[in-house]
Amino acid sequence: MTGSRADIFEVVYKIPKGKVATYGQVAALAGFKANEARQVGYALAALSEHSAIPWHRVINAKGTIALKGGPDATQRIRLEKEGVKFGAGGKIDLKRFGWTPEEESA
DNA sequence: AGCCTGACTCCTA
DNA sequence: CTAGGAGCCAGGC
Repeated sequence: MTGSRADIFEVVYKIPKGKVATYGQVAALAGFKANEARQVGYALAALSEHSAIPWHRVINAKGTIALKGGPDATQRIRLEKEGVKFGAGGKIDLKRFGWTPEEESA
């Protein structure tokens, strides 16, 4: 974790299916300090649609989808397909779907 | 080469 | 609940 975009992608790539992580969580794991989430958002925004990165598993600190794509947001659709449920207001229950790096920290 | 924009988060009022 | 400000990087024109 040198604190570069590449690290962000690796962390995101490690997020297991059916789970989600917040920008701040990913940023922290990637080795970021301040302005954490910003760079994560920019990095993901800059990656290609064909990327192997499960960027849709990355959401904001409020537990809601970051990208605004409307009711047909690709991010939300993909998450629902993976088993992630959205509550009222499109909020995800981080208590249930929040990714815990500890189980992957092996 | 420079300027503008954008998928965040936190704090305070 | 909403509104505003600070702090960072990369891509597109």
